[in-house]
Amino acid sequence: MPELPEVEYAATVARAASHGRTITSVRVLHASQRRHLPARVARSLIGDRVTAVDRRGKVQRFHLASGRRLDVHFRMTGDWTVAREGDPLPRFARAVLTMDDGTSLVLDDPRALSVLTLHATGTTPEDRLGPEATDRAFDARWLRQALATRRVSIKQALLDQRVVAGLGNIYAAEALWEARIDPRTPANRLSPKRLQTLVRGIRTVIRRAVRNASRYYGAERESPARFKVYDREGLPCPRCGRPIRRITQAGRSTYFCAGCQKS
DNA sequence: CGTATCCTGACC
DNA sequence: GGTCAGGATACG
Repeated sequence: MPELPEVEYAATVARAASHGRTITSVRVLHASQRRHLPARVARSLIGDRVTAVDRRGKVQRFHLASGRRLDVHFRMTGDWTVAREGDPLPRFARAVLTMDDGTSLVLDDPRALSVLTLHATGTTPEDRLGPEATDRAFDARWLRQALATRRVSIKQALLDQRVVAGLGNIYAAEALWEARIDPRTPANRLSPKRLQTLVRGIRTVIRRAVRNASRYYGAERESPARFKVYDREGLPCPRCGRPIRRITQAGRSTYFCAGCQKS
């Protein structure tokens, strides 16, 4: 599920389960996660206390009393399950962080592509991330300079986390639809005015999705809102009625309306 | 720049 | 049995 809105909500789940608590056990169940967080490193988390949990882009960050930081990136299919003592683990449990009150934060990830990394005190690497989509620093002026030298399509550029942090395949497509911009447009060929529209489009879809995520996350039913273009190939554009098209850009699906999204 | 790669499941 | 999947990086 994870793009910025889903990760934002996941971070609140993680915070509720771990903030102020001391870690009493860490289990890394899948070799894929063990590569990034070897058993001996995982063990070193025991006895450390979680002082804060926040999010930057799609990364959830557990700040620890020791000064270290545990970063969790869900990639494609990661999610948290909160388990009480004695609860059975979910089918795709990949890692388990147990707190001193007996509650466990379980990384539930069918594809096992999630990445856990522990950064030692003082060695936390610079985030190679652009501004948050909801940050004031993310504006048309920033976009203009960030895209000035990029000849890739605007859709591809928006997936680059250095341009804007947290935007993924779904909301990049949705934002371009909001802004009426053809996803194939070269990134450096958008006028300042259209960049301004794009900034607004990104903020709109992210805000809407954050609200949606907190309301429906974990519910059995899918959000009723759904998407305007994503995963709607052949269905009518909600704005102009022309059928939504699907193309491939940089190996990933892009959905858009050729009727009302212009280059 | 495109493509492969990490994994596993769902779906045709 | 092949294709695709909401991410990111490494490689040619």
